[in-house]
Amino acid sequence: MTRLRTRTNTCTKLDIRTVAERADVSIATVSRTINSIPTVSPLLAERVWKAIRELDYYPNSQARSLVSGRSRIFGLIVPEITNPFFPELVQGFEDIAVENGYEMLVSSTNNDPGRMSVCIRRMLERRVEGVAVMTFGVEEPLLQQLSERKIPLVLTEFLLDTPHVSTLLLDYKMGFRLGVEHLVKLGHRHIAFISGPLALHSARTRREAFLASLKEFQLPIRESWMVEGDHTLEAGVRGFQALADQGEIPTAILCSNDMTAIGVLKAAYHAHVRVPDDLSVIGLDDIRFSEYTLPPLTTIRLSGVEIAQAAFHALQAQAESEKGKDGVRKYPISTSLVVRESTAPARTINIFPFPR
Amino acid sequence: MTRLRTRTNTCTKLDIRTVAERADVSIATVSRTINSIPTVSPLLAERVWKAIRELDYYPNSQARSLVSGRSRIFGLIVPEITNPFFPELVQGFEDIAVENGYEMLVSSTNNDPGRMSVCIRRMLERRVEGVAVMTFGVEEPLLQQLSERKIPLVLTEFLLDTPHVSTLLLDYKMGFRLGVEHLVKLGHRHIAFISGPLALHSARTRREAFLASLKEFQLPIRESWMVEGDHTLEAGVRGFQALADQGEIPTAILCSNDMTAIGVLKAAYHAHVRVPDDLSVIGLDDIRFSEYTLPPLTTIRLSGVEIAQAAFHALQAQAESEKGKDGVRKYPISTSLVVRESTAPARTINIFPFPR
DNA sequence: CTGTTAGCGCATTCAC
DNA sequence: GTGAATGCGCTAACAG
Repeated sequence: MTRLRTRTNTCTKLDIRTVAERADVSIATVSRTINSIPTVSPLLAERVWKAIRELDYYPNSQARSLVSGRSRIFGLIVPEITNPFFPELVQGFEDIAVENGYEMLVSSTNNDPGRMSVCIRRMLERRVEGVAVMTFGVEEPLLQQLSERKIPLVLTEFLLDTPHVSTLLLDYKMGFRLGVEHLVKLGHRHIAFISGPLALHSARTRREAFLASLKEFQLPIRESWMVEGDHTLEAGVRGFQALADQGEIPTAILCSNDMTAIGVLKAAYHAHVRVPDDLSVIGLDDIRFSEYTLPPLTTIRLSGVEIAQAAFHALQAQAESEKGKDGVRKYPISTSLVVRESTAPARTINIFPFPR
Repeated sequence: MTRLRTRTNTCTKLDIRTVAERADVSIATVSRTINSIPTVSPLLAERVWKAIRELDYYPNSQARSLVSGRSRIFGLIVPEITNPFFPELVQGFEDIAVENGYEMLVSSTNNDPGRMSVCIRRMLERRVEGVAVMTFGVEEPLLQQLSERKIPLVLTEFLLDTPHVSTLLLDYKMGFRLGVEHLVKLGHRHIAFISGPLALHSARTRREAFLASLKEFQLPIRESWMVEGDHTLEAGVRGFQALADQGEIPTAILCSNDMTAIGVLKAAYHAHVRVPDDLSVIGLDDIRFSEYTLPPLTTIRLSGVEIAQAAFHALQAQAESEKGKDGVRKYPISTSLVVRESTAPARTINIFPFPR
């Protein structure tokens, strides 16, 4: 490295002044160069970049934020990063944020209001310029704190109808419609549903979208086939058992998310119920693993990356909008059906045993 | 909320001065109160806290960082957050960091040096006080940038023998010893190994730990049973097939990580090789899913949370150590064996067919 | 086009 | 114990 020779051997701290001295310009010129202000003459700019390279200088983002009033940080709040749907979303958000010169501050709440509260404090202290709240069932009052301070927000599903709040419209309706239609075409008429925790707004929305599809295809709605879970694999296991305990049996089970569906797969296997021969199963999310379950899971796809990108764009539009319009918008997020091997034609007469 | 009434209705910006005015003290006193400096009188402190509460004030962490020279941010670099081993680690790190008043800056590199490079720039610009590099096979030269600036580092496995670098000692030796011993006790003598990409240091280390155990138990080492994978599920599938293509067959397969093992489970299923009756399989990591595979996976457990906590403590020890000792240490991370249902006694004579 | 200057919000000397 | 003053590293006015 030539750097070791060229760098001033005094171990003095490395700031914009050091660069200015070395390039023999003012600190303003260094600042302008770094920020690509076009009025800097190419000659000086080159000298500055050279000095920056030789010194291996990196501007202090805290100082920049402080004076510019812009932190260039977006917060991302997810319910739990250990839920396999979210890592992809987080990764997608990081990618697009960094690509656009923003930093990402992730935080997971585990659906615990207490954690949500400290989470919001962190966002506030770091002066984020916007927050994407992906926690499908959020505590509104806490969000008020953000909203009151005019911090751009982007939410999924329901909309806090306040300024500075954009919304991602996840098209569950379409998703479930595709799922139910797929089953109907396979001859299924008895479809059960394992929901998420109905305390969560998103879980209710999914459930309703399912019911709407049932109606659309004029299928029977039976309360006892609507079982409540909690979006975990275990819930799928329990849900299957609850269904198996009943007398009359559905030929297909639709689940509120993939983890639940995978639980159903597991429980069915142990009960010697063959999927898809005896029972069709559909999930929602399309997490990576769904491709590799036995059998591979047919599922309603919701792209974490797509959500992340829409969320980022929503935030950016608000953060960088000129005064006048606030950049608030609604962003439709599409769903699609991924047909794999957990669905098959319904048996004409549903008399298979459901041993426990 | 009484806040709306009590807050001065001017929409002026909310800073330490606002609080000082309202509490009728100097900004120095506010600062001291916030930082719990003991010399402030209880009376004033109470007034200050009251004002803070009423105004709903949060100190600007960028300003604090700038003046104090301490960002209270630790970086966390992981290879890919979509690898199911890491979300748990990230969550663990976030938990302990926040608990101790630090912020976490996560970033994933996808094992791409280019990304690693921007990743390091981000850490430098945000002036992190330390970086945990969990990317099992890291590019040393890039880390030099951190090391040169005396930024505390904590690495896994191999040690950059420079100052300011702590090391997590993952006890693969013990882990594989337990795994092999378990198989030996079940009567296995023909054990294959599917490694990670041998370009990665960690993959080599695991492979060597496996070989050492083989030697210890005086089991035959056969080159053709050491197949190279890449730590993905697909690698497990391919690895199984590579093994199946050979004439003589192992009775057990040990894998460099759980994803690989799960791939083996899948491939075996499709090849009508029964696990564990015909073939025993062991993984490494103990990701959540391993508990739910068919059959549930016996695996060598490596706790992401434990690693995260050790990494945090290493960083904290360095960041907060008094001048003199630099707080550098080595932290042993234990492994253990989780016996589930993918391992069983070896067939006395290994003649089962290995159809493709 | 470039340099000088004045803060950004806060912690931390110093006097009192 | 408390307050006034200084400056952290940088950007944005403003002059030139």
